[in-house]
Amino acid sequence: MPELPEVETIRLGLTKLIVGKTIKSVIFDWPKSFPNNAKDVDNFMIDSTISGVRRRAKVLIMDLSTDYSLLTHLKMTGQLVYRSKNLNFGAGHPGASLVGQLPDKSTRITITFTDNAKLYFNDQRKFGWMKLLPTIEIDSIDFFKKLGPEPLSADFSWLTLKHRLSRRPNSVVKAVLLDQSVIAGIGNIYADEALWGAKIHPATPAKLLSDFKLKKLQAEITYVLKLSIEKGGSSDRNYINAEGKKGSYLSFARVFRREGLPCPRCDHIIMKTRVAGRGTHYCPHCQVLKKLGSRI
DNA sequence: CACTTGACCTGTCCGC
DNA sequence: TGCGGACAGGTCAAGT
Repeated sequence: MPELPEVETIRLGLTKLIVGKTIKSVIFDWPKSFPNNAKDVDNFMIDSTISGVRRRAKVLIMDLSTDYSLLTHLKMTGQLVYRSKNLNFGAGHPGASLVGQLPDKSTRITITFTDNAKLYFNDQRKFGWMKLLPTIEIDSIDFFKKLGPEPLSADFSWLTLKHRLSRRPNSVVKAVLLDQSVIAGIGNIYADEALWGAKIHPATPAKLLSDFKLKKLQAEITYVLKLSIEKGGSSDRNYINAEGKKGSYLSFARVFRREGLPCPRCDHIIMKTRVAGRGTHYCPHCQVLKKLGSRI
């Protein structure tokens, strides 16, 4: 599920909803979703106040007043949904969000605040996780140490992109964009969207990209990520924001999930294939695969 | 070493 | 209606 824009949308929502709230209790029962034990929770979560909500790559970081932080990776189907004390309407109610009454069968963790508002971590496929660890240690855990730069940071230029892609010159460009150690935060949706925007075939070896194409690609990465944040992210299946609402980016998508439809640029039919082990959407007319020995 | 493929899970959709 | 298989937005470990 969530890539950079979806996690950022949740971050923006949670910043308004839970910063300043104090945790009263935590319920969790699936160790892979939350490996910490009850003692950690008692010592570092209960009675702590949420001091801020940050994001790095696709990970959401809730900082606590105990100098511990609660990290969340939503992987494919994770959701973080907030409910105030009086807003837990079931489906069908005028105030209902897209998930009904919570908790439900995919709820892995429930955090209750002192005002009886709740934050639910739902995750159908159980790939996602929450972890509690000292704030000061975040940057030294393996996952964070390996991460590449944030594509929306002010100093992420096309030269940065060129430099990062040169770490995996022989891989196809889509695989490299999905590699979080090269660039942090891009996933399957925005890789396809940015490659379409730059008119690059997803299976092009990274080293064949000209400086002209790299400039285009960097501009397109920035464009699709920013546009998606503006639209509240992409709701392909499971994604909802902290208030339980869908994002609308997919109504603006040019190729993702549009196989069989005309390319908005040239009217040729958009194809879906498999590149780097992932479902991949592209226009065979304006994203032409160049062979080794040529530069595009 | 660089790169690709399967595994982790559950749910849904599609063809027979 | 039931059943098997493919597929789903991410990341590792284990392969080649």
